[in-house]
Amino acid sequence: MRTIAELAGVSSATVSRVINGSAAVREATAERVRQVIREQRFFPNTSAITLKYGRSGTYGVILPDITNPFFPDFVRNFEAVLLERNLELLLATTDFRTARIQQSIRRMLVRRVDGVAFLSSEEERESFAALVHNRVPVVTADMRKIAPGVSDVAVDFEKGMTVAVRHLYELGHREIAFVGGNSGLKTSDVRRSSFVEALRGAGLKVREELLVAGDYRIDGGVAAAASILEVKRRPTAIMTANDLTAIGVLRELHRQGVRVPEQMSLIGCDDIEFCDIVSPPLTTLRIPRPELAQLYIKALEAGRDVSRTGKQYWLEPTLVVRSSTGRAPKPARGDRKK
Amino acid sequence: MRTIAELAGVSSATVSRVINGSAAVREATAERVRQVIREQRFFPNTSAITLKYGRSGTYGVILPDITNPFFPDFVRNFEAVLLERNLELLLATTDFRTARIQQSIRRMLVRRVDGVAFLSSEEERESFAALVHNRVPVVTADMRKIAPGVSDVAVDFEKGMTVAVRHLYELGHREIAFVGGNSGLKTSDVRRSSFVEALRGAGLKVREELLVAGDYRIDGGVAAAASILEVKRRPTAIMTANDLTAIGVLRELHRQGVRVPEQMSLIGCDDIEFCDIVSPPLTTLRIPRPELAQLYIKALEAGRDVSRTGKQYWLEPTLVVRSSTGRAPKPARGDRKK
DNA sequence: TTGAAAGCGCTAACAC
DNA sequence: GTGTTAGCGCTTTCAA
Repeated sequence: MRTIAELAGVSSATVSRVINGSAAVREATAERVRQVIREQRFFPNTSAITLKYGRSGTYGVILPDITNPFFPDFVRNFEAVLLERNLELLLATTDFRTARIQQSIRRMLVRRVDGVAFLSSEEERESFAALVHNRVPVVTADMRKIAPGVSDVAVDFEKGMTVAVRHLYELGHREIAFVGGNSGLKTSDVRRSSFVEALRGAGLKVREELLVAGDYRIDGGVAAAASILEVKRRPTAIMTANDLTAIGVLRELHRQGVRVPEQMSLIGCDDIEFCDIVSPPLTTLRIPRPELAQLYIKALEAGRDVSRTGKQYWLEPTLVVRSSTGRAPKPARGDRKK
Repeated sequence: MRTIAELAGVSSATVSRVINGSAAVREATAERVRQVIREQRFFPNTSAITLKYGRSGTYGVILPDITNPFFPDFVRNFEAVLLERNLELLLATTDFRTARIQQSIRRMLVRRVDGVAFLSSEEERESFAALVHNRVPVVTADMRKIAPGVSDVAVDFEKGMTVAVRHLYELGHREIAFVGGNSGLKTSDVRRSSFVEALRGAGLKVREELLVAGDYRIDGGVAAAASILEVKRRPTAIMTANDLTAIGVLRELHRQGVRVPEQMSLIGCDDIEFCDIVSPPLTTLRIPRPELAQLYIKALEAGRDVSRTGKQYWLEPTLVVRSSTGRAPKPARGDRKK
C-alpha cells in the first residue's frame, strides 16, 4: 500500500480512503490512485484489516461429514449468502471425532472468526465456552438449548415425524421401524424421540426392537436394515434419520429381495439430490437448505453480542412423497393379526 | 498477549517464545506463562502472524461444484493432509461461473493464501497472472500446461480411456458413444479427445453424432442419453466424462426401458460413492482422491518459488468393473452388420 | 534468560 | 482534501 501511495504521489491514508470509497477525495486524485492500484495488481491485505478491527469478516462452519451430500448443499447455500455480504467462509469437518472437533474450534479461534455455525451435533459445552469466552457467538444444530452467546437452529422434527407417520398410517401401516443416527448424538436422539412421540400420537405402540441405531451413513443403514429384517414380526415400513441411511436400508432390502414399496415402505430425511435417482425414488422429509443457510446467517448476525442469551430458531421440514411408500401389504397367512 | 505477559510478570517476547517453544526460556517461567495462557483461554491471533510473515499458512481450493460428490471427497482428503501440517484451508466454489472465478481468486489474494489448487477447469490465464504476480503459486487440473508459478496435475485419461475402451471392445462393443462435460472446458476436451484417440487405437471408427456434450451433472446425462437414443444406429455402450453424467444417462435409460447392461453398457468416471448404490452398480474409471489430494499438496509445496516454471504431475486412473458393463447385444434383425 | 523496540499493512482520529 | 501518526498482536533482532 505504501508502494501505491508513493507511485500515486499521495499518502497511504488517501489510498485507504480511495479503496474504501470513504470520505471526500478529489476525483482526479482518486482516479490516479485507482490507476496505480490496477497497474500494480494490488490487493488489500485482510490480515491487517482483521488485526486492526479485531473482526475477520469470516464465519466458521463445522460439519461432521462433508461426504454426506446434505452438507455440501448447505455449504453452497451458506457461501452464497456470505458472498452477498462480502463475508468469508472457514470450513472445518470433524468426521464425528472429538479430537477433530476441538481442533476445528481452535482453528476458528485463532482465525478470529466472527461466529461459528456448528452443525456437528455433539454437545460441546466446554468448547463452546472457549468460543463464547473469546466473544465469538455459536449457532448449534438441533440442540434445542440456548445460552449466552449460543443460539440454536432446530428442525421441527416433532411436526415432521408426525406428518411422516400419519402418511404411513393412512397407507395402512401399523408396524413402523426407525433407524436413527449415531446413538448419543443429540440430533439423533431428537429424531428418534420425535418419531416415538409421533407413533404414540397415532395410537401405535412402540416396539423397542424396531428402534435401531445407524450412523448417518449408508453402511449404518445397511446394517440396521439387516437387523430389522431379522425381527420376528416384521414391520411394513421403515423411517430413517437421514437419506444416506435410507439409501443403505434400501440397498439391503434389494439385496434380500424385499420389494419397495410393495413389501416395505421407506421414508428418508433431508431430501438430498440422490433421493430422486435411486429406485424407487425416496419419499423423504425435506430439510430445505436455502432456508436453513439463511437461518444460520440470521442467527449468527443476531447473536453478535455474546453477553446476551441466544435465540431459538425453528425450521419446518416438509414431506416429499415419491415412490418408496405405498399401501401396507396384507398380512401374510400365518401372521398374527393385529 | 500483552495481558498474558502482564499476568505472568514477563514481557510479550517471552510469551511468544513460550508459545513457539523456541529459544531457551527457563522452565519455571515457561510453566508460569503456560498456566496463565490456559486460565485466560488465550489463542494467538493468526492475523498478526500472517501480517508479520506475509504468509498465511493457508492453501486455497477453488472448485466448480461442491454438489458433485467427487469434490467433497477431494476436500476431505485435502483437509486431512493440511491438518497434519498445521495448515488451513480456504474453500471457494464457482458454480462454473466466470464472475465467481474472478471473485474466488480475489478472495485468495486478499487472504494471502500460500497457494491455490484450482480444480475449476476454465483456463483463466488472466486470473492466474494476478496470483502469480502476487507470488502465489497455482496448481491447475488437467490443463497439461505449465508456466512460471503454475504447475498442473493431470489425470492420464489417454491411458484410462484406452483401458475403458478395451474393456468394452473385449465385451464385443463396436459402437460406443461418449458424453462429455460442458463443452469448452479444458477438462472436458481432454476427456473427449482421449476417448476419441482410444477409439481409433482400438481400430473403431468415430461417429460424430455419438460424441455429445453434457454438463458434468445428472441433468446433462439425462439429456445426452435422450439424444443418443434418438440416433438411427444405436450404440451398444456409452462412456461418460464423470459419474454424475453416467447416473443421469442411467436414469434416462431406465425411463426408456433400455436395460443395462443387457442392451446398453455404461461406464462412468471418478468412482464416487454413489456408483455403488445405483442399480446396476456402475463400472467406472476411478480417480483416486487420496492420491489426488496428496499430489496437489506436493505440487503446491514444490511450486513455492513462482519465478520458476511449475511441474507437470500425472495420476493414473484405474478401471473399476462393476455391473453396468456386459457383453454387447447381438445386432437385432434388420441392423446392418458390421 | 529476559526485555525493549521496530515493523508487518491497514484505518481513523486529528491536524493542517 | 490530504497528510501524520498511533496502534491492532505478533516475532525478532539487539541489548542487557
